[in-house]
Amino acid sequence: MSKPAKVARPRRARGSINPADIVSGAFDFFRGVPVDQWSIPQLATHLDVGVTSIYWYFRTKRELLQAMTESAAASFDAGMPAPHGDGWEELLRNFFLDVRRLLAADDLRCDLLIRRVGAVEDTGVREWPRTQQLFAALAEAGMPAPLAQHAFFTLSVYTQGFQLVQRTGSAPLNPAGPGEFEFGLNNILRGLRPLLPDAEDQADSVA
Amino acid sequence: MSKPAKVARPRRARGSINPADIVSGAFDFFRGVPVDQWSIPQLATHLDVGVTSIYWYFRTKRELLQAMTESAAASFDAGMPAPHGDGWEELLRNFFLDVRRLLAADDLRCDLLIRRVGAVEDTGVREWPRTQQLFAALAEAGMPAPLAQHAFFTLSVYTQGFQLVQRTGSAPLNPAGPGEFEFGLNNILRGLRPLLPDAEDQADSVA
DNA sequence: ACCTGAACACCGTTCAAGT
DNA sequence: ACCTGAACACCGTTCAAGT
Repeated sequence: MSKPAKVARPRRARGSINPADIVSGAFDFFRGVPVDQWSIPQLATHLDVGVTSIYWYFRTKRELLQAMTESAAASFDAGMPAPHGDGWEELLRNFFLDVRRLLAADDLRCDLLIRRVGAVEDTGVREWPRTQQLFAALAEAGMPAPLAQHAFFTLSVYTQGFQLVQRTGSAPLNPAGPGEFEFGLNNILRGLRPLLPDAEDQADSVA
Repeated sequence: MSKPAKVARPRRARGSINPADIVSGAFDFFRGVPVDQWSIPQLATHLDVGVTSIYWYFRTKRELLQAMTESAAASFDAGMPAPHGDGWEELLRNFFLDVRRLLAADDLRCDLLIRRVGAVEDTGVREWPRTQQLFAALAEAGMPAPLAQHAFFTLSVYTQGFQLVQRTGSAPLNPAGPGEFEFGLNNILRGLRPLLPDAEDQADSVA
């Protein structure tokens, strides 16, 4: 007993590990750990597989991070409810309250989707599946398509920025109090009102 | 000549390297390189110093990144002009057009200040030196202090979010066309108008 | 006090081989 | 076809020593 025996881990059966297991194990193991400390050998130990098995499915660390980002996007999309609310304003408010709730619920998801840790330039524009439905509902509520696109872009930029600031603590003022997100959301919606076609009585307040 | 002579680099004089040189050399050398490829030994070679010399001034890689972030913040602050414009609306518009211009001008600065590559949680809230002057000017223009704080927070979140999306390409729609930033900026300002004390004729349009 | 190369533990990735 | 430990080049950091 003077030398602890170095027991070789028994060899795993073929098919006992797969990309989905590796990605989900990575979420589990890397959660809360700064991205520069994510280690493939340590992940392999956590998963109880040889390092090389991970490299069989993901040829580089970057490929694994890419798969994690796609997984985070899929779970984000799965969590997004269909557009709901009466009129363009409620539709947009509810949509981005949902977006924010999903981003706030998971820091790791936020890091992968918003801060894009471990990837720039290559993933590019990502589609939000619920977007088509939202635009259809907005059109039905009387919002012209170009305005809907501007509004959507502005609100998504605001929401992502808010979550980023909350995540990194890089706010230029004291941290946002409760209701701060809603203030900005409502303010953007208020700014959109005079741009709607049926807002004639407020048209003169537009610069 | 069958064996290329490994000429030892001549020893540098004391005081020939300092933290400022290291940080500025790091900006030079790391620009355009993904953060996960930043290497201290390679930086040392670039600076023509021994690796250990860098570690004399920065005890860890993190400390060097922290110093780079502070340097980026200082150059950001130095580039920010004093608040300018007539009335609260122009003051805010000009301020955040300036912020955006400075962030857009330098991807590395944007990564350090907005995406916070290589640091979370520890740096915390950063002050923007021009902010005090802006708030003074807004007060003089008749904007109540609490409203000014909300407006500032909303606009800074929007501006950072816009720049982040531009940087990472994670926009949920086609990339923003020219004037897209201004649309959102003007929209937020438009939404603020009815909240000003002298906006009685529009008060009923506030929810 | 500051500068240095060699050394150490570890990481990403590949090799060469098991089954 | 998939799983494996050992090996390789490199990284962050420290050691022990020069001046």
